[in-house]
Order: sequence, then C-alpha cells, then structure tokens
Amino acid sequence: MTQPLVTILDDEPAIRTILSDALEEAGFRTLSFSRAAAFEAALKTHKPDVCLVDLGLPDTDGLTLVHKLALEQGAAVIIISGRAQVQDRVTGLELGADDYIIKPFDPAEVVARIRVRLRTPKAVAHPGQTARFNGWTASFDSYTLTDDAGVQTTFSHAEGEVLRLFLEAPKRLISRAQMQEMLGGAAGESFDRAMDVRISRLRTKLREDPKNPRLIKTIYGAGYIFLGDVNWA
Amino acid sequence: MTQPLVTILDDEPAIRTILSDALEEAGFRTLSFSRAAAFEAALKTHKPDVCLVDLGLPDTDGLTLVHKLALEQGAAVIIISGRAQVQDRVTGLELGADDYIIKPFDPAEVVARIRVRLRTPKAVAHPGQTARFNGWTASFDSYTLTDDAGVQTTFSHAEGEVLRLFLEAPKRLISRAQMQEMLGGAAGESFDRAMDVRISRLRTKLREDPKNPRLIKTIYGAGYIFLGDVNWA
DNA sequence: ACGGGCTGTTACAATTCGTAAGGTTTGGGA
DNA sequence: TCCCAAACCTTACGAATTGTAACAGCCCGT
Repeated sequence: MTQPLVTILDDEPAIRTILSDALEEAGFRTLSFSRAAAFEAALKTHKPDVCLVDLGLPDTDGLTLVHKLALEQGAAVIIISGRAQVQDRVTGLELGADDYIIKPFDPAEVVARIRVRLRTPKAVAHPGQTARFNGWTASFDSYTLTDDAGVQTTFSHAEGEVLRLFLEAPKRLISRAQMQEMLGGAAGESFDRAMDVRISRLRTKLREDPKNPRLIKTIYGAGYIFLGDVNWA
Repeated sequence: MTQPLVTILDDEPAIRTILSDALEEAGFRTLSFSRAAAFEAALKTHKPDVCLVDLGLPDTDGLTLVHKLALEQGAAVIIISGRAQVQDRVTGLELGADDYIIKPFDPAEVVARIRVRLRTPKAVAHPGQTARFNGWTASFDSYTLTDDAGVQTTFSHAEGEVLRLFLEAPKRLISRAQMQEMLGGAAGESFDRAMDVRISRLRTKLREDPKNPRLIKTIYGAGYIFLGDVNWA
C-alpha cells in the first residue's frame, strides 16, 4: 500500500499549513480543504484513510458531517476543535468520531493519534447493501443469502445485524460484550445467551459444520472471529 | 450479564472510585487495582474489553505494561496519566495505547472514549497464516492441523498459542518461564502444570510418540525445543 | 381471533482448560 | 550402581463457557 492519505478540513489557512506540513513530514499524503462542500466533492474520487475535521465551519454543521463520515465507515474521523467543553467532546465521539483533539494542539500528537487509527484500520472501504464472501452473497436489501449454486435463504433482522457486524469487521476478534455494545447499544441486562442463539442460527443458515466452523470461529473466553474474505458491492 | 468489562489500574483510591462509579453508572462492569502485579494476576482469569492504565505506578514501569497489553490482542488500552508533556503522549500512543487521557479528566469523556474503543474491534494479530512442517500443515485461520494424507483435526485457542510459539522459534530452546511470559502474560507464578497439559494435548494432536518425541522435545530442567522444519506461507 | 414468523429465554449437552493427583523419567549424590 | 527428589507426563475431574433444541411471548397481516 502506498502512503496513507489524510484529509484536512479547516477554515483557517494557518492551521491547514501547520497540519499538512507536519503530516507530510511524517510520510502521509494530504489533501486540504477550507469548505465542507469541496471536501465532500473530493470524497467521490479519493478514499482517505483518516479525515481531520474542524467543527464550526461556515458552510456546514460539523457534527452532521462527522456523523455522515462515520457511517460510511471507510475512514477514521478525528475531530480537531476549538471547543473545549466536555459535552462537545462527548457528543462528537458519540456521533462516530474516533478521536477528538482540542486546539491548540501539538502537531506531533496529531501525527501520533493518526498513526494509532491507521494501526487498526476500518475494515471496510465502502459498505454497501451487498457483500460477497466465500461463495455466499448477502443482500441487506432483500435480507437474503445466496450460495454459489444460486440457492437462496432469507435471514431475519436480528441475524442480519450480527452478519453485518461480522462482514464489516472480518478477521477481527469481537468480544461478546462488544457485540452487545454495538448492537443492543443499551447497557446489557441479563440477556446474555441471546447472542449465542443468534450466532447459532446464523451458523445454521451458513451451513456451518458445528464441529468445524469455517466462517464464524469461537475463541473460548474471548469472543468470535469471522474468517471470510469479504467484498462489498 | 455480559456488559463490557473495564479494568482500572491507578494507585490513587479517589481516582479509582470516581472512575468505577462513573463506569458502572454507564453500564460497564469494572475491576479496580492499585498495583500492576495484582492487575496482571487478574488478567489470567478475566478478559477485559478495555484497560485503563495510570502511568507512574509504584511497582512497574507503566509504559512497559502498556506495551505488553497492546501486544496481546483483545483489549483496548487507554492511558490515563498526569503527565502532560506532548512527548509522553506520543510515546504512549506509539507503544500501543489506543488513547491517552490527561488528568484531570471528566468521567463523562472517559466513558465516551471507552465506548469509541468498544465499537472498533481490534485487528487480529496474525491473519491468514499457515505453516508447514514435517508433513503437517497448521492453519491459524481455521485452527486446523492437516497431515499429509489430508486428515484434519482442530486445535483450540490455547493449544494454538503454544503451537504458534513453537513454529515462530523452531529449533531454539524455549524456557518454561519464557512461555509463561509470552502466553499467560502475567508474571504470576501460579501452577505451571497448566503449560504441561497444554503441551501434552498438543503432542497428542501431533500424534507424537511419548517415548520418542520427534517434534516437541523436552530438555529436562531447561524447557522445550521444537524440531520441525517450518515454512510459513 | 388465528396463524406464522421472529426472537428472547430456558434447559441441557458439549467443549475448553486449569487444577489435582498419581505415575514416570531424569540426573545427581550416596 | 542404586536411590531419591525434583521435573515432567498423563489422566481425570470440575468450573466456566459455549452450542443448540425446545418453548413462550410478541408482532404482524389476514
């Protein structure tokens, strides 16, 4: 892979210069924007690995933009903001930002935090509504699974949630607690085995051999790993 | 009751209380420790999703601990430190921490940053690797061992840890202490018979003749040597 | 109200893995 | 050489974890 691409979105020219200098010094490619509109337009042709976003831009609500970026899952999103209130930070992070850096910042720290994000890249470039993996095609529009021979089965909403989670983070260890957090969202009650049952049902639909699961692997005491080679379309 | 588990390691009781109260309020389970030794011992039986680590503990170098934690896949590591120097933050993040929070902190922000880590699964350490040795093929994706005739058996996660250790250092003496260090991670000197049993089980799966071990050789009083000719693919 | 599909819960089976316990091997000293 | 204590191997067992079939409640359209 070539050098990681980092985008900078800030309306102050001085900040853009400081950041782009430091990042290029550190070996990244950079693209700078002063307006959200231009930035969003550029996203159509470029796929950044990390997006630095300043809140309080003149032409957009920054948090909305952050949320949209986070949902698209391709790039890590780091907010760089002058707002120092704790509440701002909390909502920024809750809306999907991966980090939140406060002005004034030290460029070296920004570089370090970008590197952390690159260490654990988001798995999926542009998740769509269809994914192919190991002879299967999953469609989240029609809630169907199709195998190579064209045989179709449908999956339910709950099964789809788990499947999507796996397909968005293949070959990663996902703990049971993380699943609860990412799916249920709400703090877990004592509903625990529900997740096992969901996975069990999903395994059945994927025709996994219980003795030899090839796609959904359990790691005793730790969580699950989805081992498929995923291609979104 | 599988809420995410968060460990707190800080020598100040007041900090521990503030954090554990806030985190439990937010729906997490918590475990608090004042010393690194006790914390590492607890890691043997508990698998936290996130570890909050204070640097500057009396009984360990915090950064070394962070590095060790980061190498073990599974838990995210967040440093909470009083040291405000940029250089401290950069090295902390470079050593593997996923975030770095400066005291004094706001509990709400800590909670938010923990949530960010929970929704980003960590990458698997060595994806997609297989090794061939002396008529065997070990796949660490599917946790299977295949012999020349194509007969498959699966190995568990614990067995795989030992096998990987051997395959990464063939024909070299591995002391028992080294194994504990690399696998168990903790320094605790609990019953090391566990390692014997792991190796015994692994030998069984490799169909070793106990009288005449060809692959895993015991060096009395020193450790083990793996004698295969290993080719990673 | 009825029926069907979805989903959480329960109960029990299966697996994992550390500990205990007893047997075997090793190597040094008597 | 013989003896023995430590080191090591193996089997068995049990606590914790996970798999899954069966049941029950819910929601929906008919």
